[in-house]
Amino acid sequence: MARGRATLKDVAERVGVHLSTVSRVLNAKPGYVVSEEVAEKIRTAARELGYKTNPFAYSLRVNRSFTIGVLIPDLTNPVFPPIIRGIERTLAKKGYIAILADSDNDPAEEERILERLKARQTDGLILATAHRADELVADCLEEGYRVVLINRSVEAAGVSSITNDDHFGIAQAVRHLASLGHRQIAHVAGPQAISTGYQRYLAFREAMQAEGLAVDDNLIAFCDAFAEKEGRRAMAQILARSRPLSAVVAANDLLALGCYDAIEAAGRRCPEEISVTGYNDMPFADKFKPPLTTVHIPLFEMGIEAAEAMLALLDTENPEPRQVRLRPELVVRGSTARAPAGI
Amino acid sequence: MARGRATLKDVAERVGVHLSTVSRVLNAKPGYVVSEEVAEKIRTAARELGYKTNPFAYSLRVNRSFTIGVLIPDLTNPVFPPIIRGIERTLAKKGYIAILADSDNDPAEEERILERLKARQTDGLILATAHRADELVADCLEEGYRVVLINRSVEAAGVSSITNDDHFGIAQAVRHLASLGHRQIAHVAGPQAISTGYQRYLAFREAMQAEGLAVDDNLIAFCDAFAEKEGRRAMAQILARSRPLSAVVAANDLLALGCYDAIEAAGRRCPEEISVTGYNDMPFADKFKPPLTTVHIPLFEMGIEAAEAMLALLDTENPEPRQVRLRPELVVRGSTARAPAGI
DNA sequence: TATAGCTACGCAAACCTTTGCGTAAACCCG
DNA sequence: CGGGTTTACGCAAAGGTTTGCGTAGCTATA
Repeated sequence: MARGRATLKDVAERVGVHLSTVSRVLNAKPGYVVSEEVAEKIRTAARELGYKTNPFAYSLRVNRSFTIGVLIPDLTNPVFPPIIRGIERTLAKKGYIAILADSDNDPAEEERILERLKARQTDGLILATAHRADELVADCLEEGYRVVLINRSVEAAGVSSITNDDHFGIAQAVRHLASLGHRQIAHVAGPQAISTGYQRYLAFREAMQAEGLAVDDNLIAFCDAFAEKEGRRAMAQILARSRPLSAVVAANDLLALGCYDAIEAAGRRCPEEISVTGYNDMPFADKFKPPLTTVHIPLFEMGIEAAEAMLALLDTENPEPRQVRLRPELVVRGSTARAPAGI
Repeated sequence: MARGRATLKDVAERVGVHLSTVSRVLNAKPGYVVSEEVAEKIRTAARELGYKTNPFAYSLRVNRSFTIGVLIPDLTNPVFPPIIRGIERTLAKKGYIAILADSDNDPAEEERILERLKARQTDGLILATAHRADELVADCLEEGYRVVLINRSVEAAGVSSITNDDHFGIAQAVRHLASLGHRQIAHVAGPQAISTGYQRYLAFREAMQAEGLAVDDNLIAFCDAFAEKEGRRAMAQILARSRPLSAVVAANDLLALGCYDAIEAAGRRCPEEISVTGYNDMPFADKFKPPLTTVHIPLFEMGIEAAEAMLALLDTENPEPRQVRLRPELVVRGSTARAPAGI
């Protein structure tokens, strides 16, 4: 509420000057001078009256909201909270705030949310929802919005993005499994319409070859979403094909969790019979049963980077897209073990 | 950006009427009539020009931001994302948006954030950070802000709050343990400055008596925060006292996770030697090692209720505080087992 | 002593909307 | 046909800020 907040006019009247003078004193722009005597009077009056600049009037005047829309595909995925925290913190340092929205992986909802955010005159958009060929992103760019993509990227160039090196990460996972003696390695792939799902799939094939291992398409299944349920379905599908396998690399942690379920449901054991790797190192990954071997990516830092990229975009008139790719790192836990003999 | 958006004036000029007429047509208030002919022309012109009402000017005029501040103590606690999702969804239906802020359990930061939110003229505040005697909350109320508390409540009356029945929930947990033959039950209590921590502690004592069990103060330890680390510390402390015990009820899931660690570090086993219960049924509680027996509370629904309570407050001039207490439910999983014999 | 140049501040427009009030024209009724 | 009511719309203020421009008084220079 804060009804009846003091305005520039109020403090101007109190001091006996014009409100424009008050404005300039309080904003202290170069090129405009006012006697220190008057300035001091104005400052104390402002303090006494508890003057706070009215954000509506200010925004109306400068045509900026100092608000950034943050669009997340699934807030309940523990990967995102650290990212969001990073975003929010660094945005706050510059006087910006984050408006959070969660599309729940629904493209239609996503579009509605974007409409709302645009209607609100957000100064920029941080999107974690991008598809590889995302028209929504293209539209935003075309309309002149500042956009930075996080985690996922789009194929079209010219967008700022903060991602991790999927190829490097997957290669580490595969190498780890190979070094444990695994030769029949399955892949529970993410949605191919999303950059991470696609790149990790490509990376899996490459890494297998690099290790001199054959990739068997029967040991690959694709998921429609990065969700536990899909991971379970895909893993069950692979298991049902009755090919020998001793390990599976899942395209992310949620899928890996689904793999756990499917493996247990099939009466197999992880890691004794089947090793599992995830991706993201989401919070609590170390608490699972078994603790998940996964590829760690610096979530909090990604949030910071995204916010900084956004602030950079906001600063300049003709924004240069900035692409940051962070290095992931394998963290070995209990879901991977030596390949069982005789497989 | 959206530079050069069409304004009321633009569409007025296009049609050849005054902009006030356009405003009334587009807003369609009763008590003001305009011929259907003109109205139709205005509507199509508005559509063609892509008119969207300027939120800054609108807010300035009506002195409302249609923005609700949501303050969370720890975003990385998986309890909150479902709550936030519930809040955001139901707020969106009425044209409100949520500004999310995360205090990271830091009271000073909390104060800073509240300052920022107030400066932004948020129409209301949903707080998940309340302490039992919270001056910040009292201040907000006094300043006329609409406030609804979620999860935690304050001792002072007159605040809207959405909570769960801590006594009922804890009683269920204790009864469950008692029915499994446990008699020496420990309690890893939450911060006593927070309603949930305090009430669950009280509830624990009551429930023990109700089951005819003695409560041994040596089997109780207090945590300074609802964090895994604290849970580990507290549980280790209890274990170090070398009293016989076969179960522990933790004041929330994160603390329970800490108990897991301490139990393992002490070379004991859960649930074979020591049963553990949590509280909240946070996402992935069923994936832990072992799957956590805990008290489920309807997180998503709490978010919805909180948002609805806020919308109700916003509607009326003299807001009647609404207090909702949701019923929790024990969900039994793998972290509780029959008490070992001979203890 | 003019003139130019500062200094220190005021004036008013602009941003865009909502809304109370005013006012023509059209209508109704007796 | 004259008076009053209704219909349909315009006018302008108000909300609070920023900012280009104007200006009165003073000082320094020629």
